[in-house]
Amino acid sequence: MQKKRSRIQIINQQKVLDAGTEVFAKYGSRGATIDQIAEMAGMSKPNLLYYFKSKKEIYLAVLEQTLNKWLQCLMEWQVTGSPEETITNYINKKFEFSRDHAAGSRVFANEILEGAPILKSLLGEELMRLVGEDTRVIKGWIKDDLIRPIEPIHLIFMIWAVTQHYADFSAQIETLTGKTLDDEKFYKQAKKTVTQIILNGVLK
Amino acid sequence: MQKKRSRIQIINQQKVLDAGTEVFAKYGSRGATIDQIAEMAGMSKPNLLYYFKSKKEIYLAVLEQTLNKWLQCLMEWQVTGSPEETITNYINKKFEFSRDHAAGSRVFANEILEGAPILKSLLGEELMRLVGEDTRVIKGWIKDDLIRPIEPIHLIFMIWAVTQHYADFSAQIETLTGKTLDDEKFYKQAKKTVTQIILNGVLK
Amino acid sequence: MQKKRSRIQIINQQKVLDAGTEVFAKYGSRGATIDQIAEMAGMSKPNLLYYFKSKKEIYLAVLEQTLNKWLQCLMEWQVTGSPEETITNYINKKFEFSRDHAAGSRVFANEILEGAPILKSLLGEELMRLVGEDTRVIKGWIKDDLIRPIEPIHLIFMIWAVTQHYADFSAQIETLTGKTLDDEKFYKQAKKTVTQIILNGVLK
Amino acid sequence: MQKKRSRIQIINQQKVLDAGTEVFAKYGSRGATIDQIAEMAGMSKPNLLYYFKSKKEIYLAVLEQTLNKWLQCLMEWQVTGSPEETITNYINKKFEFSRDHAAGSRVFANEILEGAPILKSLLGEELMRLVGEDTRVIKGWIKDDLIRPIEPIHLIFMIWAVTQHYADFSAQIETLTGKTLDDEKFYKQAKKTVTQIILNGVLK
DNA sequence: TATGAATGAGACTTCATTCAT
DNA sequence: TATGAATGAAGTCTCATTCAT
Repeated sequence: MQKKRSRIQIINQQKVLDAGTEVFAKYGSRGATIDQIAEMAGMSKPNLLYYFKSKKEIYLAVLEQTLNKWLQCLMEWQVTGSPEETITNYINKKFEFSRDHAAGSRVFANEILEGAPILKSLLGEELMRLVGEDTRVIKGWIKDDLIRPIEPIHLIFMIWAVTQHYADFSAQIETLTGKTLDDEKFYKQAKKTVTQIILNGVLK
Repeated sequence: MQKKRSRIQIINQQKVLDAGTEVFAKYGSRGATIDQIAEMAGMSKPNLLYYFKSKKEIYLAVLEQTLNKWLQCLMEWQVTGSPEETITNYINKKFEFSRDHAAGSRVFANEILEGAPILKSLLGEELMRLVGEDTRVIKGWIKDDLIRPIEPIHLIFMIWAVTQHYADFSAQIETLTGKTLDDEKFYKQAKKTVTQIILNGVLK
Repeated sequence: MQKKRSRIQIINQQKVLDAGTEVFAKYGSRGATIDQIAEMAGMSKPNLLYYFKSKKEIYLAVLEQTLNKWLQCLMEWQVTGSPEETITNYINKKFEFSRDHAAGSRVFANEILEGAPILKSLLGEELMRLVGEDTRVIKGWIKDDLIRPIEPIHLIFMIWAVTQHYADFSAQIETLTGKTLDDEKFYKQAKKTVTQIILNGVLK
Repeated sequence: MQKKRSRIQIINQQKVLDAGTEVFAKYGSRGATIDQIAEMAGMSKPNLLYYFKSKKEIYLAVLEQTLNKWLQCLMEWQVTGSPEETITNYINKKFEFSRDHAAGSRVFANEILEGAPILKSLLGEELMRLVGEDTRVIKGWIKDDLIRPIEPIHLIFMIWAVTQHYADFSAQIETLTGKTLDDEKFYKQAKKTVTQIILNGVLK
């Protein structure tokens, strides 16, 4: 039985989720405090806890929301044509996610650094399935002699690693370059360079 | 006047640093607790605080120790010859660091996720200098027509991202593959694939 | 923007200040514990810390409140007429303060015994100004041949010393006489004797 | 059975007592820490605890030592002749004690502020006897019409209060005058003024 | 006699959570 | 729905004291 949610409820829950995402992104599920989230959400602590019963519940909701966005991102991707097209498209999608959901990406990073206790169960199976599919596609390309014979899983990790890096390590990137993915020119340059190297790296 | 450190002091301080590295790697500077570190170090909390006056002090010492190892890693790298040789060597070194200092790498990751408040001041200048040098070398290669014309900084980020990924996201990698870099065969395979793709990606 | 203080807030903060005054009076800023203050204030420790963020903050507030009362005491005093009248009035005021704010007086005593680290900055200038004025008045009296030629500053110290003594050393006084300033007869007797001796001591 | 004390033992115990006096003078029996005492005594904490089994024991020894000096001070005083002579002598002795044992005086002050739990039992009887004697002497003077009819106990308190004030509140006095009793000229001036006022205050 | 090492008790403070309104 | 007030649990850190050498 789905509880009916009033308009204000939806708005405030989203406020909490957004604030929670920012704070969990910085300090992880343990380091984050409800106070910080409440302040960032612009509401009192007890009021926040009126919408989410506990810190854990907020965390789960944040993880879930980010997860949904992430899965949506992956699902928008399709094996549409040539490896070149497909890989380019895949990198594009991942870069977009890093730019549009940088904080969410960092929440994931923190969760994984903590050993992924929640994520493991939330998306273990699902992710293995997705990765399995990707692996099969890449293996097909190799068999068809469309790309070099590389170990598919590491190509996937490479793409994940690089694209997430721009979100997760943006503090470091900003220190070194003064830019983040919010800078359109920098964004395009990063995407272009990465795509270029990977395509040249795998295409025959 | 440097205080003399007895044998047991050195041993226990190292015990604390090792335990601290593990715990900070998982939970970050805020999420980690002295209790956890003490337990992992096999000593009582007050005894631990006999060696390091505060949690912050442990954290700083951990960061510094990891930093030194990391800088040592980077400094062992030399522009020895061809781009191929040099890049291969660089990737090798970084992979080695990820395998041998996975926890340290994760401490860094956490620190950067928190906005790198300490690291920024600890290695801001130093890192910019190092990256500046690397950038210049790569630009030289491009000018000499030895590699494709790519934006150097993103190549550097790529290599960092990928190699660190194996350390920082090992929980995820383990879930998906059942392996970590401790598995010699997996380690070699990862290194080989990554090196291959990047070399082919940049060499003419 | 001054935060509005609700009725209960004012009451509870005053409860804490009163309890704090008692405890700091006995044990000083270091020896006093939040537990004692909380218990005496009849509230839980975290609740107390809801009103004052730290022990230091309580201490500062106690000092400040006592200071204000003390300054008010000094300011109610006026050079109204003859030395006799004026000195009598001054001693009266000080005795009143010792009786009505014995604990506060002891907080001051403790603070000064600790070296007055806070008080010095809180009232350094102010007190010097006040003492300067008093000194000038006394010197005027001497010049006008109204009182004996004594060193004014020591007369001031004498009055302070004696009047505060009844508050600060009341434990000793009680042991020896079985009385405190709360005993009206004893109070009057003390005030009368002290006034008598000092007046006869300085008047021509 | 008195334990034999070696030369070094005597020296070190005195070091601890001296350091303890300084520290207890500032922070009272509760606020003082063994660390502070040990550092000021120039020895390690365990070594200090080799000479005194506990903090309480140090405190008791400090109190006792100061007490002995104080009693000695009082006993050197004799009713030698006229009230003038006797009172002058008494004030002299007390001023001397304040100058030579300022820290000890402050230890007493702290102890009394804490309610004198130890002192009460250590010198309750003794002090009452002494004060009783003094009172009788003064009453004799009054009966013999040598001094004005004042309440003796308050004269005694006055002298105690004033002389101790210079030791106990020296921090305040130093702020206001820039001097302490260590300044010979200031010392004499204070003693002279106080003596003058009190003598004129009580003599016929 | 001296000290580095260790620890239990306790003090300060934070934080998730609940209560009352 | 909102919030000021309250609290138990937990975390950081200090301190008196003991142990081992």
